[in-house]
Amino acid sequence: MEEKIKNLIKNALKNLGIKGADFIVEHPDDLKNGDYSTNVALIYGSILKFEKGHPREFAKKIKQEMMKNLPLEINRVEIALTGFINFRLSKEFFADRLQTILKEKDKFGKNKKLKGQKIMVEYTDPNPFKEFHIGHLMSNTVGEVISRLVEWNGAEVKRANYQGDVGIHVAKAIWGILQKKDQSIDSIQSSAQAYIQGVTAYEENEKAKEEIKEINKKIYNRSDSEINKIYNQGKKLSLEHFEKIYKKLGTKFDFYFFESEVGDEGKEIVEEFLNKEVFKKSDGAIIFEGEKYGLHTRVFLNSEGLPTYEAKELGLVKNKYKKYKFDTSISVTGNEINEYFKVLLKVMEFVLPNLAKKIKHISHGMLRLPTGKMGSRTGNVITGESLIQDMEKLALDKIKSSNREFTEKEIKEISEIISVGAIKYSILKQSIGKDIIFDFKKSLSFEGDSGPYLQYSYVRALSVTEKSEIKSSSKNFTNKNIELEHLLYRFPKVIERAMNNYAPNYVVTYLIELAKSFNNFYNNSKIIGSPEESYYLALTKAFAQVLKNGLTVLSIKTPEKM
RNA sequence: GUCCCUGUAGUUCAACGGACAGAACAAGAGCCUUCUAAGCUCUAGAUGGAGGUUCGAUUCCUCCCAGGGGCACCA
Repeated sequence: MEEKIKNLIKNALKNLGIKGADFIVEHPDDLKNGDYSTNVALIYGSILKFEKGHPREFAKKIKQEMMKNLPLEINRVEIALTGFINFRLSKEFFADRLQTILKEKDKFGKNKKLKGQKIMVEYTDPNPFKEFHIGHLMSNTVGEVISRLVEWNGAEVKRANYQGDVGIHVAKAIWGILQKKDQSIDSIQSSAQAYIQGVTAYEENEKAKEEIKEINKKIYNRSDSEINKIYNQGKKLSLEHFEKIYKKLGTKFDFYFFESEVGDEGKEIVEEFLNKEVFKKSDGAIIFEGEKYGLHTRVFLNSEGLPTYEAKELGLVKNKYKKYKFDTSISVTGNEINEYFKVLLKVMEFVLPNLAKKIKHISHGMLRLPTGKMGSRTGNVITGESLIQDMEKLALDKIKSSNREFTEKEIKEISEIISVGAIKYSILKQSIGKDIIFDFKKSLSFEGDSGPYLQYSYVRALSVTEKSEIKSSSKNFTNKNIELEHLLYRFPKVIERAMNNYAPNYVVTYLIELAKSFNNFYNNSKIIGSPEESYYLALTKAFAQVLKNGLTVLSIKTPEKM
């Protein structure tokens, strides 16, 4: 449709003897400005300085030309005071799109823009021996939606999770475990506690610091059988724990990468390029001098000869490509590592030039507590699990206070769907790079601009369609102006735009507007029993379908009841 | 100090260089003997400051102010 309008304008310009095509055709923010609008008159009106000089005069000329062969889908063309030309679509067009939605069902909104592309998305990246905190929850939520957006745009997607199973943080945790009487761990909590103990000792106690460094080496070499035993036990415990959380969140990874598996390869790459003007020795460590490129200087191999995060990342990229010949590899991380990632990309241009071009970094903001920075080092963390649990409790109370009857099983399912939905929504509703000041009471709501609002709207729509006795049809459309019609057909465009900008919040904003529009319709028009029942039903079904598809992209589940 | 990011109603967030800057929560006034009130309708309320580019700036540029993050062997 957009193309049709563009061509219409181009032809009109051509007939007026004007070249160039720098104008925009878009959906206006405000529905009262029509379904599509163009700024063509504003641009050319002022540049060409028409006799009267006003964009409106020019707009009238363009309109005259366009009216000569107006497509059937366009009902009216209007010129706004400001000079915008607004197009209003016909009832026939809306009815036709409604039919498409009901026919395509779960596929409505998908496109093939990225067909044939193989894309790997890496996200979540929690570290064994440490807590899965709300930062990981954020990375998981964002990464999963990016994956789904890429899928909806036609690409083949593999999900990857990269986990830090070696490094000084693990050594700290194991040191803490060794201080315990039984020298073993039975839960993820005790492992995290041991880690905090190790962190404190590392900073305050010189002897412990040396011991931890020693343990770190032993973990790398796997030279100490006792440490290996604790290590294996702790790692297994952590990974099983994470897996439970992924299940709840709706993520299924295709590949798991571990730092322990990529370190050697990273080290080899660094050593290979040591004397080729890429890396340099300095104070016993091997570094990359980023200052030449306006970046930071980073250590790749420390003075112990062990690879740091940066070197491991080089090995990781190579490993990823070995497993999956991707066209693009997207890494989703918190924005605190933005600067490091720039250094990495620069280094990759030298050492892995073919892969460097395929790497994309998307960073999201951090979850911050009103009290200050959250850190597992200080123990000042909210775990992903406890957050979900607290939310479930709230959802449970809310369900029980309603008058509806549910079985125990239903209550459990619904409260989980709603609480996870509320959390995800609060992460996705704002633009991706911004920090979230996380306040349990304020950030997570069941009302208004929230996940449960969308879920509730869906359930409501379902409930109506189930009660009707007659068949829905998009044939007998009415002449009444229903806002919902103007929004439903836009969904595919929203998905496309969200993908192009890696902006899940575009989907969120659209869905809220859509649901609001439906709720307004619902409150103002009786659906069942109205003379327009069959068409209203079609509208309601189409709404439920589009909302469900949108929530699916956002990885938010839709309950059948609530 | 330096680099990057962010400053929008009381609060939490929107706004693909365009039309009177949108919501939600909180505040106030209404709507359930009618399809699920986790809902709907109405009222009040905002672009940190100063310049610049543009027909047009919350959006781009410069400076200032405020907050956050990064800046060598953690990730």
